[in-house]
Amino acid sequence: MTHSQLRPPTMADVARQAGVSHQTVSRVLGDHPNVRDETRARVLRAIEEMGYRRNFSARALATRRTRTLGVVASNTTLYGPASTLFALEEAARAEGYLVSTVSLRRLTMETLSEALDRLSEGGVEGVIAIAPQRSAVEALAELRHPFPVVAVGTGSGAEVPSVNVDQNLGARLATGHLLAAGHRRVWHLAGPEDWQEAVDRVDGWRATLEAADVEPPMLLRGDWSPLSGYRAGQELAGWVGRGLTAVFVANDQMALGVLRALREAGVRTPQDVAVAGFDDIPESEFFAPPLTTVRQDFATVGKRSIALLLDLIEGRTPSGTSQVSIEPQLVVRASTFPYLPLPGAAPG
Amino acid sequence: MTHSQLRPPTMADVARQAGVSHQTVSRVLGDHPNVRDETRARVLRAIEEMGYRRNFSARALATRRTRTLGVVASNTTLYGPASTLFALEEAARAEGYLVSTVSLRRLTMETLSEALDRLSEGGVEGVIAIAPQRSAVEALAELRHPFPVVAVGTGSGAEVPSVNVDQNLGARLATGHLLAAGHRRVWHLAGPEDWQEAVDRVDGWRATLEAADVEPPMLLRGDWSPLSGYRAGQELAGWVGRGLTAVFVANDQMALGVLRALREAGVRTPQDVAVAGFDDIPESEFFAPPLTTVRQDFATVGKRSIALLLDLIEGRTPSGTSQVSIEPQLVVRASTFPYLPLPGAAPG
DNA sequence: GACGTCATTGTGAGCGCTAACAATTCACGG
DNA sequence: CCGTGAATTGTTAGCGCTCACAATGACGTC
Repeated sequence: MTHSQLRPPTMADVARQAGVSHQTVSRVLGDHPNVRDETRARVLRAIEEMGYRRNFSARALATRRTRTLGVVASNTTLYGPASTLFALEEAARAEGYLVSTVSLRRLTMETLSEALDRLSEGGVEGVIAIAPQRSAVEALAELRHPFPVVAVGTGSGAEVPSVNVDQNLGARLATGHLLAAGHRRVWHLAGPEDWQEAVDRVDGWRATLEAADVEPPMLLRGDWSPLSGYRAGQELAGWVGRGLTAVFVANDQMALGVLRALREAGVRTPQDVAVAGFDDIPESEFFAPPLTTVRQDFATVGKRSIALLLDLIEGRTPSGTSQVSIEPQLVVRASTFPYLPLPGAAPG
Repeated sequence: MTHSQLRPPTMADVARQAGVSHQTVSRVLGDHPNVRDETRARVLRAIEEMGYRRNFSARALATRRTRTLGVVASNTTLYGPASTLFALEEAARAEGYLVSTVSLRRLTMETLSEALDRLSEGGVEGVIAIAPQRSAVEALAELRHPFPVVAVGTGSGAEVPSVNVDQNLGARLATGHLLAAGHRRVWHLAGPEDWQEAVDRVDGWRATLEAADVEPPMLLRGDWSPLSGYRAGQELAGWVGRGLTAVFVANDQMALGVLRALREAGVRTPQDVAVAGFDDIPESEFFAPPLTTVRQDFATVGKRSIALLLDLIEGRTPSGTSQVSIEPQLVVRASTFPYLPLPGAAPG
């Protein structure tokens, strides 16, 4: 056992043991310059001996700072949110902040409000809300909170400071790539209407087609899951031979379902139908066939979000004005091109 | 703007406004029974009007409780850790606790120690360490910390209280399933030696073969990534026709790589070689072919871990003794069986 | 040798809350 | 009409830290 049941030592205890005042102990801990080396050493020894650790709550009360940020997220087992969460925590840690997370199953006005309350009671100095559902954005703007909030994935229209990957651009990259490869039309399997990212991807897809003077074909909807992609894929298979040669799917998981459905229907990818996805999850390179997709730089999203939130906390930036946009990147693989095997190599 | 720059109101401010003492305000907030209804209403109105929120630090200082738990994890973008994290946070929230997470890139004695220090300075009352690497377990046992720690995924041998899915059983289920399907031998692509889960899965695989009087074939190693599975799959393809008909792969991501390599080598799954995985990631049902795998119940892992940690914090359980084990479950799909399409359905 | 200056250390007053106890009020029976 | 106990409210003392300021001592200067 390494933790004892006794009341932990206080700064005053350490001070007594070292023969100094509590304030000197505080100075040593705070790296204050004006402490004699000999004194500092004595204090450090006492700290070590007694296993002293500064009390977080007392410190926070006196300084009025908790150095803790909150994050509200949903669907955190998916690659995108999980990656964003990771990047946020890492960026916050680099700035000396701790992160408290609330992971919601569903993001609604009510759950969001509860989450913010909870984080507020937890003493956070600011919150990042990963809120891709459009309903959540409005909630954010209306809700009262005693700290700044930065939204991620809400799209850039809001009155709330936000950080976003340019989804429209991503969709244009994918759609444009398919057109450039010689496909006359590109179909689209979209995400739920309620998601801003889904809307932006539809817009980018449609804009690209219209710019090329192509009439957008029927729009299909899924719910991001592989199963919904599978179902849509079954429908798409029915259009092969009737003008369907290319599909832009709004995320990689649905694209996986589409690939399976096409395969089962005897449709070859990419020879009969080319498929592109969105997200570049780690698995997509190994799909059958490897998937062309759009990569989002979640690490940058995390860093920029934390930077913006800290600016807001320190009062360096007027809130409401700041919108950060990040460029995605097209990753071309076999699902839209003749087959390319990986360079072979001996097993590690 | 919903947050003001002014110093937020204190309990005393509210008390003054409501014409009561600060203690009465505290009673109202704490749902103390002995407050007259009329008084309570007056206080609540004042709270509402002033937008008052209890100060977390002051409360924590006075009660000596932060109601915050810490979690240390690594590889949090993978399905397993992400799911565990989600379950942990949800379970903690249900108990009225907030969760502070530290996500490490690599889990070593040093990074783990830093993470615990950080959480300690953050005032957590206890920590869950998702520490599947064996090196981390030793570190945990040695490190000093002023709060209880529960390990997850370390295997049940340790002196640290821990919660684990029975990996050995999972491996026996998968291997046994392949033997029962008529395969004479089952090969194994293992995870890194440094991971306890990888070790347990190897042991379960080997034990099953030996119990059936089969000599275990050569063991292959990967690093959990699809790419390492791909490389191993290329090697495995060379053994087709020389006794290889079934492979148990230590996780689904590597299995995905194996499937691709076999496909590229012209080896059919499951007709020529059956493949089983481990984890049941959401994608695995849509692999080519859909993957037989072992499902771990992360939600239960989360709940049991939090319950154990809270027991330790409240002093209800002697630490060091508690080992919780959770049973995994075999999920049979087409990769080890004749092809089974999903029931078709109209797109949603 | 008195005095100013700087480095070093100590003192006292909160930070905003809860817990323990004290005080007051009220209802009701004798 | 007073005593008694329960219900209700107030008072006081910390929780363990940091901040502002005061005090001390060493050192150099004129």
